[in-house]
Amino acid sequence: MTGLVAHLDLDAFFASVELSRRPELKGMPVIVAGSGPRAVVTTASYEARLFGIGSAMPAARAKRLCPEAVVIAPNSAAYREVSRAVMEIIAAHIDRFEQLGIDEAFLDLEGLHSPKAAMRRLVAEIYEQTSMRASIGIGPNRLVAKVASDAEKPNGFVVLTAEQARKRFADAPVSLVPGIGPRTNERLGEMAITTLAQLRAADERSLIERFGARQGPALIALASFDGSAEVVTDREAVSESRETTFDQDISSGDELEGELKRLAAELAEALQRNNRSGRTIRIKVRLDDWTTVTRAKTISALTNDYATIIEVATALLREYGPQRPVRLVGVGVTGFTPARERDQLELPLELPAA
DNA sequence: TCTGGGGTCCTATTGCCA
DNA sequence: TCTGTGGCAATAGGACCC
Repeated sequence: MTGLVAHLDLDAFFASVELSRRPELKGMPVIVAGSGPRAVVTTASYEARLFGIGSAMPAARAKRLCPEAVVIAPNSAAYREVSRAVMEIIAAHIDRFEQLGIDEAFLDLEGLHSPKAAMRRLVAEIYEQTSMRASIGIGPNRLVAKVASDAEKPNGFVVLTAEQARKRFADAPVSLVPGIGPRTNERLGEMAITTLAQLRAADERSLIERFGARQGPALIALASFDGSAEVVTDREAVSESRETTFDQDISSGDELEGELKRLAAELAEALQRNNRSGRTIRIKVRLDDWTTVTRAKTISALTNDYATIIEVATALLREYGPQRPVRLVGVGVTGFTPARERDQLELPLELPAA
């Protein structure tokens, strides 16, 4: 039952790709961010992080913290290309791995003769071939591996047992572990639980009372670095969507529907290109006060057709009828593989009779 | 000082149906 | 026929991740 998992994380990925394309920027604070008034930082180079700049920070604030920072607009095609190259290198070394997002992966190290040496070789080859630095964490499960890869980045290489992780991060804030975000952090704080050691020792009944029968015990498991070692290969997407935040909030219904059309066209095109279709069409509207509303409708047949998507999406938007200025509108399709059909697909293939 | 875009997963609620 | 119950699908919201 005991597994061995590595988590590989590319360091400051977007910024690193930009630096590899423009070596003259090496050593300078670089941030990758859009240009609009509401743009946020997607990645900051480590030089920029010294100024207190981090991901998800409004770009305007980042510029104020470090006026001399070089701001580069995101170039997602380039990031996808480098990501693909890195994943190919991983695939050449490791049979079973699971890509998460664009810049990280879990690797199943079970049964490897010399897992640490194998990971050293892997990061060396990734650097040689793509000039991307990667941080590696190795542990008995995904949780330990993930926290370990984060512990000494950039260019980190950390191997921990669950017990070592518990000791090392005993006094760390609960938000260190993935799965405890700002909201849970705050609610735990209200119970005077701020460190992982405190969370691990917390009274389970109080946590259940506060967080429910599932999440309560799950929080203690997180703080105990207790988790799954399963690496899921061949993950299939379950939804695809497009959304925009307006530079200025919009009140006109016509303008809103115009943007919805543009997004739906882009979405339909992408769905068709990826050969995906779904039964549930969903819209998302964020108002000026940041309340977010979603509306969805499930239709009888799978679709990736523009006319169908925009018809349903427009009807949902009109039905909702936002009563305040709108800052974001989005449209998505989910339900790619209905349970019934998936069950059928999972049946063993029947070979034609010989 | 206000908070992007693209996702995944979980939970609660509701309505339908056997 | 009435009432209860359990399962399931659809829906809405929200937390979280990179």
